[in-house]
Amino acid sequence: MVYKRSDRTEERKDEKRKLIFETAAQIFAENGYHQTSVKDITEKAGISVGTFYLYFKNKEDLFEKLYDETAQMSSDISKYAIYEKKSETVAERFSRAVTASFWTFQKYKDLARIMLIEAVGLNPQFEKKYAELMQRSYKEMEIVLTELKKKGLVDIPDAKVAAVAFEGSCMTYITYWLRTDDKSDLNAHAYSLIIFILQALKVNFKDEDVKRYIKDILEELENKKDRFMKFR
Amino acid sequence: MVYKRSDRTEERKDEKRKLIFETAAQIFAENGYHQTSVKDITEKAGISVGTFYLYFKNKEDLFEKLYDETAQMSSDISKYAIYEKKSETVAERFSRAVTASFWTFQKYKDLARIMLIEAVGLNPQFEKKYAELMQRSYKEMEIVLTELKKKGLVDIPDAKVAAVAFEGSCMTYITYWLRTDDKSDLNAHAYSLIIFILQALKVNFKDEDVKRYIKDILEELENKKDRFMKFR
Amino acid sequence: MVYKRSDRTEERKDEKRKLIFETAAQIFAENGYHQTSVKDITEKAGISVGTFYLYFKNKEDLFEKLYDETAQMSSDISKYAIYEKKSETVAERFSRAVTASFWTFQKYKDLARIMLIEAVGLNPQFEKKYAELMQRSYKEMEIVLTELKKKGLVDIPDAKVAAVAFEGSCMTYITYWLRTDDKSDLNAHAYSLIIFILQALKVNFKDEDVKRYIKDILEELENKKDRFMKFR
Amino acid sequence: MVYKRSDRTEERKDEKRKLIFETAAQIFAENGYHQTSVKDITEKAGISVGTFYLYFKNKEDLFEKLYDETAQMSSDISKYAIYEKKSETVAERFSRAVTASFWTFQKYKDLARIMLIEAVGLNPQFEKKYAELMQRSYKEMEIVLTELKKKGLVDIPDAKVAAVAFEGSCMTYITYWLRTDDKSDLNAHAYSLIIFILQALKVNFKDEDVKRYIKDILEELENKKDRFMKFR
DNA sequence: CATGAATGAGTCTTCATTCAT
DNA sequence: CATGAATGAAGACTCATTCAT
Repeated sequence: MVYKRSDRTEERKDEKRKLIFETAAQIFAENGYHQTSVKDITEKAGISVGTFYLYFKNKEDLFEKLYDETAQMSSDISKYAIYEKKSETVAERFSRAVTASFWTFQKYKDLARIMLIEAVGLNPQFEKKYAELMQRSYKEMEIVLTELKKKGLVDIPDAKVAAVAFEGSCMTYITYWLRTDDKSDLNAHAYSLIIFILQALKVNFKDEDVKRYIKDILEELENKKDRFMKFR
Repeated sequence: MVYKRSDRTEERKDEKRKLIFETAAQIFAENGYHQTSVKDITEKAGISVGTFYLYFKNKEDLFEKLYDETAQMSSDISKYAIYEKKSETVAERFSRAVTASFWTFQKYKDLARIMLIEAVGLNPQFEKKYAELMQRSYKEMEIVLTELKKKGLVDIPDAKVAAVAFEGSCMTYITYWLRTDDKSDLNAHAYSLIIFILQALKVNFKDEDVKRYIKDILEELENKKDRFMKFR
Repeated sequence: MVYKRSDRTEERKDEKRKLIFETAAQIFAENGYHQTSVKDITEKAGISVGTFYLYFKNKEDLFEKLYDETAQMSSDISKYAIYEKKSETVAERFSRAVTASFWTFQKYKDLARIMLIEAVGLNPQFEKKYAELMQRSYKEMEIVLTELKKKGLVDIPDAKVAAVAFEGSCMTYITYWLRTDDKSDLNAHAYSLIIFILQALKVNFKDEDVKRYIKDILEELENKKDRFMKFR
Repeated sequence: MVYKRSDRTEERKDEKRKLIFETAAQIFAENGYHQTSVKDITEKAGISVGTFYLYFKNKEDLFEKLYDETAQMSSDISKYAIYEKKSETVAERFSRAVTASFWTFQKYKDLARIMLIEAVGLNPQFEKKYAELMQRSYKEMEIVLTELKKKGLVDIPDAKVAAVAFEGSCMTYITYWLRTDDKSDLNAHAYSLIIFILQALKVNFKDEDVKRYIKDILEELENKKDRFMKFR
């Protein structure tokens, strides 16, 4: 009996946290971090300011948690795309990875803005965190590329440069795509970008294979949606 | 007599404007736009708040002017690199363009941060301006790539996607480079990135040519420094 | 439980609003609108600046509300004096009206200053509002005088001119009276002014009646004080 | 020779002073004292701020001088109207005085605003000066009325009250008139107001005489314009 | 005499955060 | 747990006045 109540309480707590999370994500995406006041969030969420501070240490803490969770989610999806199914070719591996990014940010447009725009010049403290995350992501890619280079599966003069350029072209294009085109035609956009990247890395691939890889991973992700969606 | 005085006065005004500009650039770069108060700028510049408002309408106006002038300068240098010397090969053209970007942002590290980081999520009004500038830059590149594709000099499925990915990989890498490595070894970094891009576009090139292109444009820019450096 | 708290809270809010109102009225009266800073008001009221902006949009908003409420109160009292008791003679009607003005501004000396002095040349926006209120008041008096002129109860060449001159002599004298004499001897002052006006309008009257009219309305107003006093 | 130059210099000084005076009068009238900056005045006058402070101690000093000179001019005209020609009747005396006020403020609409609107709630120091001037003016009128009352030429219970009410009705009406009607039909307006006042004071008069008095003094003033117009 | 760039105290206003209820 | 009134530090901006040229 006691347990039950506690559980329900826990549940409620989680619900409110989620509510704040999602509301904040939306407002941050609409107006930007600095143009969003705590009151804006609480009013839209239908709670009091006091309650806000019951769930988050402060405004920055909320943003950080939002960022972390988004990053985690994005990373999870990415990991799934790359590791869940042993890719048969390098082209498949990268096709799945890039397409997964498209899918993620399309599904969570608000969060894309938070990850790729708001987080960028927030403040020196957060900057560091952001930079570290980027570093880590570049590093991971660098390791992969170094490995593949050794095996002769990619041909690039510098794995680090290629890693950053890879991620940069991806993120920049997705940002651009979300800003203009209304998330339509994901397939076509992903395809063109993947070709750009595969060519850049001098990976062997066949066009029709790439198209199939994209189709496959998109289907998989749609089916396993619930597994990744922590909120919203 | 009156003329002389007026001239000297005008000169001093220009100098002060420059002083504010450079001071602001530095502090914005260090602490970020929102973490920088007008007082921070004036104190570091050794002037009074009143004087600040004599030269700029407000803080945002200063930032916008800083951004515009940086963008202009960057664009000038880029144009020089591409058009001043009729490039003999596509590889030369892109090598010169990319290297010029490296050179510019290395010379004006503060401003690079302002252009590439601070400007990103500033506020809805500026956001629009920033987006438009990006659009324009992508569009220009798209036109170039479309042309070259017709001539069979590049091989990409979609000129627009390639254009954005090109610029994205460039800017992301330069940002990364400036954040970590202290602008050393520009040559090596530029080289690797150029290869990445030339491969992505399937442009024909020879390694040693690329290296020469880089060396040449860097030399030219160093010689013509004064022509581009509006401030600092 | 929630209700009670909410009620008490509402009550306290009203009290605080009143507190700011009254404090502001006093300081505006003492030092003038432009010489009064928001800090002056909050310090004297013993609240923080933030609290001020919780109750009023800004300094001008406070002034405007103060003005409006004062105008309303003054108008209410005036209406009471004129319409509550069907006056038997024109002399009685005007005696009651003029005396009511004296009584009002004597009771709310601070607000009199705000209505008659501070509001005058405040700023173009408020100027318009002020002018409109005056216009309306003149217009009302003009209608009354036109009516009475038709009935042969007043004798004046131009009802509009008489209306403005009537109000002007009243307000000017009350202002003068408040500035010098410390609100003593209201009866005598009101009497002399009423005679001036009744003569100007060529209204028939008997001295002793006028004296009685004044006495009566003053008594009535003192008894019904609570009905009119919105604050202070 | 030295004299001549000095004279010319003096003349120039006076001219510039006048220029500032007139420009200020106009801007104060348009936008109000507090909404007018020293820069506004100097820019419109085509001089530098420095020059402004060469001729006036500060902004308030300018206003005060403007006020004083206006008051002096108004007083001069008033005195001329009353004393230059020995009035044959009380009605003539007051007709001339009131009409002169109309004429003055019509001629100097800017200054009317400064005298009657801007001066009112300026600041505690000026307030005192303004009050004193009013007192003096009321006092003078009171003396006149007391005299006439003794002689049985006016019939009022209290000379002081009548004096203030007299001035108040006059000034209020002129203010109203200037605000609405574009100074047209001075004759008709003056006539109605004079009747109001003469009736209030129970002065004997004939309508056609009053009309003649008005006509006469207006003619005289137009002819002697140059004698009174210190500026503008 | 004239200039106008420079000054900086003074104001308004916002908003993240706290805490009594 | 929830509330939202209260806080006050912090920041943007203005403008009367000065003074070196």
